Amino acid sequence: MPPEKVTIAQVAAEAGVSAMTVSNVVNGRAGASDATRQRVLKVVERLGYKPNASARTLSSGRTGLIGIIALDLISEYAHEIVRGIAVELADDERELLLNVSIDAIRERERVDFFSHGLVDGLILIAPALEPRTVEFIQDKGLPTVVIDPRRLGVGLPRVTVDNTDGVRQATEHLIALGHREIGYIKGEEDHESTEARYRGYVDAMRIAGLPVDEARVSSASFSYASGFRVATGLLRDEGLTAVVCGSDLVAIGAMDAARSLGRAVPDDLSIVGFDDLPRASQNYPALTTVRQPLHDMGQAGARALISIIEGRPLAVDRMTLPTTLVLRDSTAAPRGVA
Amino acid sequence: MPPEKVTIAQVAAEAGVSAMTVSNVVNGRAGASDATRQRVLKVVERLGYKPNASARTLSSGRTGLIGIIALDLISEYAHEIVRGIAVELADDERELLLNVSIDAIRERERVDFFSHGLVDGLILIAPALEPRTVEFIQDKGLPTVVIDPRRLGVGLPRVTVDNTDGVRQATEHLIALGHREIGYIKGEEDHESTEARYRGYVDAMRIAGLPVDEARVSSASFSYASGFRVATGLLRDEGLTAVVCGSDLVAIGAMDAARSLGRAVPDDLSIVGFDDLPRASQNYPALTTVRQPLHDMGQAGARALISIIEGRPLAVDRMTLPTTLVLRDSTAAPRGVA
DNA sequence: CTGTTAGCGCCTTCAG
DNA sequence: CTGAAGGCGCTAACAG
Repeated sequence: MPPEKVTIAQVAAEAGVSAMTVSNVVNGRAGASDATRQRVLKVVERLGYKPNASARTLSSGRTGLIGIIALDLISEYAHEIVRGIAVELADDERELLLNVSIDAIRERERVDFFSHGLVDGLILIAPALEPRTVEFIQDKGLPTVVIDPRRLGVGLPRVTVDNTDGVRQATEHLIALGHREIGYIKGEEDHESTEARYRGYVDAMRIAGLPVDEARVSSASFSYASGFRVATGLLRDEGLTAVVCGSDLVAIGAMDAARSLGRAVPDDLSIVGFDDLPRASQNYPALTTVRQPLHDMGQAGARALISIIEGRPLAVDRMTLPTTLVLRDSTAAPRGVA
Repeated sequence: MPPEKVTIAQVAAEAGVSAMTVSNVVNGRAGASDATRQRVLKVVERLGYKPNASARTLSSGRTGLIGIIALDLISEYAHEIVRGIAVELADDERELLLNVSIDAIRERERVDFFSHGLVDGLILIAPALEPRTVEFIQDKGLPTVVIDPRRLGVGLPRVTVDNTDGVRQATEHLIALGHREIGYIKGEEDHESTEARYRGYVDAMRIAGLPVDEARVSSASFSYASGFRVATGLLRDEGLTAVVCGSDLVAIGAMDAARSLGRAVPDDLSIVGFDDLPRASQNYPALTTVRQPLHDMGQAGARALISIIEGRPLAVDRMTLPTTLVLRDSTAAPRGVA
């Protein structure tokens, strides 16, 4: 069977109406009597007519599509955010498109790709956002919302979370358990959130009157392997009874490092993560961590984007969502403390 | 700055040539002197001209886009396959689009979405492929390749792996270690691969002259939680010294179940998975598992799809890739055996 | 409530 | 090697 292409003209001819009427019916607009509507719909059904996406876009100027770009597209982190976006956009008759690229770096190209009539708007998840890219988006006038950007202060509407407060809660939890010798493993250096989280640690230590010892602070990337490596170094300090980590993957890596050094978690060492990925609760032992409301972040971003696309001004263009500490099994009182 | 739209006409005017010439230059076709080419390219650069995707598609009939649909879009499993696809398509000047949907079920709708001029071809990852969907694709004449479909025997080119052989290797490995009391946890029932894998277990047991005891065979879905639950039941049988699982997530769930029942892995119980997701090697203890060549599966599928799109007939339309056993730390000789 | 006219931006003819 | 005319399929805008 040859690829059947059903055009609006065919439907119009069969139904004995004009193409315009078919268009109105198909798009659920006013302007068609019930009788006509029924007749048209019947023909549409019989012929299996669906409007051609390109033609529709070309003439209407809107695509009904939202593009999503994420650095590590298919991480659990991005996954949860994307689900939030999808939920919010579901009733808006919009479809989502993720752009996939082997090369995680070329953010600019990926924005470019989406910007030539493919989508009505863009959501960037944890983007690097070099100034040129921001400028490009602004010049194009492409509706865009940014979720958890590496740099703050970019001139685009953004959604972030209260990183500092989350880590402060985590650190205070350890202090309340009786820990005094608490280390910290930062996430990727080139991230504003990394600094914000670290500030939470410093704040909590200061408030408790505990010293912040630079020798007990290290930097990792956001990966398991990096967490393992960095923790292996940090744990040469046998006085440490707890470590706060800048991400769950780092925490899980650190946990395995501790184990390989013969230190049991949480008995010999308490560990806290950040993110609350699905893996955190499935880990052994289940990870105490700071939850980012990933789903809500996606929803908030999507809602803002729709507003922009529809020309409604944004009440606030900098949304900060709260973080919460989730207690599980990777933290306990240090040895010798009830 | 207002959204600047640069059309081919503007470029043509600025460069003092016809739109046709600009089109030829931009698309790298013959038919433009070097001088003209240079002049045009300079204007293109200065004005930041990029052809409008819809207009181009409407007139040329091709989009340069490949659509990907996966049931659980953002699993590690799909991730690896997608990366393979991306690698293969990179030099073909094609972009990938993933369709995202909150509702994992509506495969048909998602195919529909892509089929109206949005993409040149489709890759389905682990699709359910109900007959209607296959029929629709065939009627449309939409180039499509299927990777690891739930049902075999669909009339579309497909890529699968040798499931039976993988599990046979895994089971033989356990037998070689000295295990005799080996249980099996299947993956999702509604999957041909689930049965194929189970056959590998049965084959290996039979070859070794060991009985297959139905009471030692259970079914889970492909998730961690399901693996945990099912294993908890299966392990009431204290005679079991090893369990083969139909997927890595199930194996990881089973491992935690064993631990919560006070059985150490691998000392009291050996566990083998299937997939070799990134998590398998990061797990504690690292998971012995059967590797699916996910990356190669993606590449093979993409290569086949390009052939179809370009009108070259496929040499084979049923590709089966090999699986290999990866030995790690979750398997060991049973207690009492050197 | 329905039909007509025009054009979205590009590419495929066919001439020159 | 370059230009001019036409149309891809649909929808705005205006008639009737």
